[in-house]
Amino acid sequence: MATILVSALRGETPSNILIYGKTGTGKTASAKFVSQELESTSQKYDVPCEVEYINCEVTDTQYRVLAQLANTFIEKNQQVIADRLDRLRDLRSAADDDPTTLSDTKFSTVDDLEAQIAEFEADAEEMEEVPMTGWPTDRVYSTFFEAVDYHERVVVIMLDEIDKLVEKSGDDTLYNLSRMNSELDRSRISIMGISNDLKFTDFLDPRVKSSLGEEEIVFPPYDANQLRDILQHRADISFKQDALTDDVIPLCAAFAAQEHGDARRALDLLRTAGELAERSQAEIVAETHVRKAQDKIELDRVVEVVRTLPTQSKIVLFAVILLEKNGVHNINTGEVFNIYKRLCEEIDADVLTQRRVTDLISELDMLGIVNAVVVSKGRYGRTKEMGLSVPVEETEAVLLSDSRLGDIENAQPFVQARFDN
DNA sequence: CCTCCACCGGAACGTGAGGAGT
DNA sequence: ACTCCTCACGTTCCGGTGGAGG
Repeated sequence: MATILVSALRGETPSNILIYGKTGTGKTASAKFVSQELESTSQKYDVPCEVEYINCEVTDTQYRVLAQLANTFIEKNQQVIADRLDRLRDLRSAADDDPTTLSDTKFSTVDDLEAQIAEFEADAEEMEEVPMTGWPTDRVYSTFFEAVDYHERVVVIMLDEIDKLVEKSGDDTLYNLSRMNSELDRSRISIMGISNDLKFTDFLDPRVKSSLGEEEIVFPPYDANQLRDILQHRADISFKQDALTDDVIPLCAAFAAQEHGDARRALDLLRTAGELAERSQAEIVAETHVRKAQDKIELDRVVEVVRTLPTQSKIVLFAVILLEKNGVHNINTGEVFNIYKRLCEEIDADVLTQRRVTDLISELDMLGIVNAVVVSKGRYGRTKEMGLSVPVEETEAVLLSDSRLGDIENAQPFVQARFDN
């Protein structure tokens, strides 16, 4: 990355870079580090070079990306102008005292100086911040354009999670940005895209694809050994000596390596294990704490997923839980749908069709909350058989904490009714 | 070997919310 | 304030199907 970006220090345009890699492989961290180095080095050698970081998961439309860029550059320009004005005004007052001071500068007369000051003041006046909404996109675009081109510099735009941007608002933004260079007079722009998805360029316009992917860097997932090194390094800083038993770090590394080498996950695991050990007032962190941490993280994930489920999905899931609690195994769609209908009537919710409910069940399956298999029972039809793949009690508690499902006091009668029928 | 259950899952369409453009 | 467009969520309709039991 650094070898590609150094050309910025020579005032050339660096190639556009695309960085691929799964979550937790250090893409963002590396990119941010390199850009920091780049900016500080450029300051040392007095080469105007700036890096702008944008997280496209947060800023996910063309308008917002452009507006954010435009505004940061406008702000920077105003800073630059303010600095220049300060210096000129100092010069001005010095010239009033002693007109000869001007002879060292490019201004031959006080009038020249004043003209320059007036010009800068006009520039500052002209720069208008882009509002959060309301402008046509092309106006935002040209504002950004002028802001960047206000003085000479090399700009690296870092688009994190670029795949999200393309997914949500198409490749227009990238297309516009990538062809800006041909129209800029003073400045140069280079784009650095960071993507989780290796295949996201498939959806791009071929022109964008080729200009954006001038250089491609792939971050492979960490293997267990590398994870161990990372963990060891952090553990040395954050834990007292001998606070960890020998198998803690290898175990964390192994768990995380199974989850496609996510370093963030590995560090979470180690931290959670430490917290659990602390809470149970253990002297040292042992293997059991890591296993508990693994369970806890998994449970937290499930709780979060279940909590944010749409109401209809929650009702369906609740139906599955009721059946499961009554010792029904190999629950099939028909049973779920019957209970679901009763639940809906009880809490006064819309009743969806069975067709839709099967889709909801499939979604729950994809989320790993239930697991459903299509089986044929010969004469007795063909259906999805499913079972819960998360802890019953905890999940039920999460569901009942929903304001709409909380009304269901004692739901046993629903399942009983099924057997009576 | 055939039948027929009880649902699966694709296709086309309807609807309302929210964003973009004017 | 308006239209147009997209998108998620649902519905209706319906052809498809694995295999127990006749």
